[in-house]
Amino acid sequence: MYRNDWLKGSLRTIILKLLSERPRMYGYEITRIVEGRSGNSIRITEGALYPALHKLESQGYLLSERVNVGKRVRKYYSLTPSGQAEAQQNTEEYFDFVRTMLLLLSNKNPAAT
Amino acid sequence: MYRNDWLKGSLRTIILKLLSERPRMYGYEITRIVEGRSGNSIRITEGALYPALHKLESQGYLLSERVNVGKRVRKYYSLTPSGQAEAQQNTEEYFDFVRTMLLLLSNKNPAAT
DNA sequence: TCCTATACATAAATAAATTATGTATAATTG
DNA sequence: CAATTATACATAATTTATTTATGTATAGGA
Repeated sequence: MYRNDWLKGSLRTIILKLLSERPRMYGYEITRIVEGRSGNSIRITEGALYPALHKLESQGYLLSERVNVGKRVRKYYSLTPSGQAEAQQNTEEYFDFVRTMLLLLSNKNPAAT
Repeated sequence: MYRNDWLKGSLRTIILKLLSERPRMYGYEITRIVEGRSGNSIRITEGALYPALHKLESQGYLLSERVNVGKRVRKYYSLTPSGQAEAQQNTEEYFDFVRTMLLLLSNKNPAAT
């Protein structure tokens, strides 16, 4: 688990990217996938996840559908066309940001400013 | 310029890493270096920078020294031994975090969870 | 002379997270 | 079979790092 707050601001990016890989996902599923792929080093809290999903939906990037599973209800989310475009652009931009950060933090030669 | 909030939480990391490369730096200098190395894509605002520096100092990671330059005053910061250890560990952990994020966001095969 | 750059600082507002709490069903384990 | 853990949603209160705005002051260039 990363103590630090590096994850802040990237939850939106994670949600959009994961949804771009599959036709639909539900909240709890997202937390499982993230934990799995990150080897438990990234854990999304519910208090962050659900408001983030609601916001993306209210902004028109996601749409939701309630599905009964036994006596429980799952809320599946999928990307709208606008969400698909945003997901793709956002992911690319994130990679670009990471490249920049690595450049910034990898400089071994201070003389090069 | 990255609109998004990916930078949130990494200002501390940036400060510690840059200071680990040089014996000392002052605040304004840090903003210049970051802009330079990032090709103007990362810009640190003063309202974030100075409180961050003060906090790191209050936590014992930095120490400061005021230096007169003409009639103006620069406040140079340097890493304490504890700050050096923290800088090194923090930077390594950040790289690890980035690796994890890239893994998480690079998956092309949803079946692999 | 005026604008921009340098150089610090802080206060108010914003926004995204954490923490805590709540509800309820399903499955597992002792 | 009882108790715990997992599944599955949600929201309210709090925290905290940021942005935005404001302030002060010197230096340099157009």
